[in-house]
Amino acid sequence: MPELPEVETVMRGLAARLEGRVITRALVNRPDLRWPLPPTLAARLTGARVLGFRRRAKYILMRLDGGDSVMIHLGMSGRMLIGPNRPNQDTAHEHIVLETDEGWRVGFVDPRRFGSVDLVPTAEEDAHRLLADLGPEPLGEDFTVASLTAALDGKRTPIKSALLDQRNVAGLGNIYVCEALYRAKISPLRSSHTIAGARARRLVPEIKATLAEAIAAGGSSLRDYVQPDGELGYFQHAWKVYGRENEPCPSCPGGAACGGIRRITQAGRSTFHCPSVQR
DNA sequence: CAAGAATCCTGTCAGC
DNA sequence: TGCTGACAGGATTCTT
Repeated sequence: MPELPEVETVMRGLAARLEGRVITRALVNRPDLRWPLPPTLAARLTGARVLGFRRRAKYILMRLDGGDSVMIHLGMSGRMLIGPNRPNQDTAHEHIVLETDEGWRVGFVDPRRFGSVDLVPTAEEDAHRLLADLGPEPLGEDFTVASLTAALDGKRTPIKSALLDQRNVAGLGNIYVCEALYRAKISPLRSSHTIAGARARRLVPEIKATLAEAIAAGGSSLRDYVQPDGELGYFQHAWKVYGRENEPCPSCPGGAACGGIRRITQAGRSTFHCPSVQR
């Protein structure tokens, strides 16, 4: 379930427990996830000290001493389990396990295996093929009305699809695109190039606010970002439209005026929207 | 080049 | 209950 806010929260949780620690043991339980895992991964992790973390789009970068970074993507079903160092009850999909010098254990669980893990020289993180073509960070100062307008210039693809394209803006997923478009009162069907102007001036702040609020909710709803069962970084959200097909639109008084929230399919993904509010 | 479809994989849930 | 099909928060690769 990870989009940018979840990835950010997971990263902060990992940082709280791993930063400055030495990885005393590393298990890599299969040769591949989405792509082959580096054959040297377990050896490279074992004995390494964790220097720090950062996030780029939905990727977590864990910096090790010795000059390498571990690049982690959670895919659709990736999760991190963190807890005292004892065996996990459900190990069927626990593909990677780390143990630290403080006696903690971190497991990467990913049933669908759409996630990925790779090694990259720290100095060349952003040149990695998976990062090289990413657009600006939506919460960064590089993501502006001007940058979004330029990215969408001349594009006739629906704005919903354009916002999911990581080259235009990096880190948005299906949920937050639906929510941000709703908050900005923009139809997901609208042609991208028509977003320029007033609509872009509404959309950019709503994207930033939607993400920032979700990150804040994640940080505040979890102690140390770890739930009692060891699950790291996920939290309940109050979506206004996502997953609310046929429910009343919160912005339409009485709900009856617009007939409720609709679900449509765009480029194979579900879009939730209110046709009355979003134009 | 742009846009949509197919694809990787497993789990869950609704409906019969 | 058991079966079936739809669907899932991603992103690359393949077609058109």
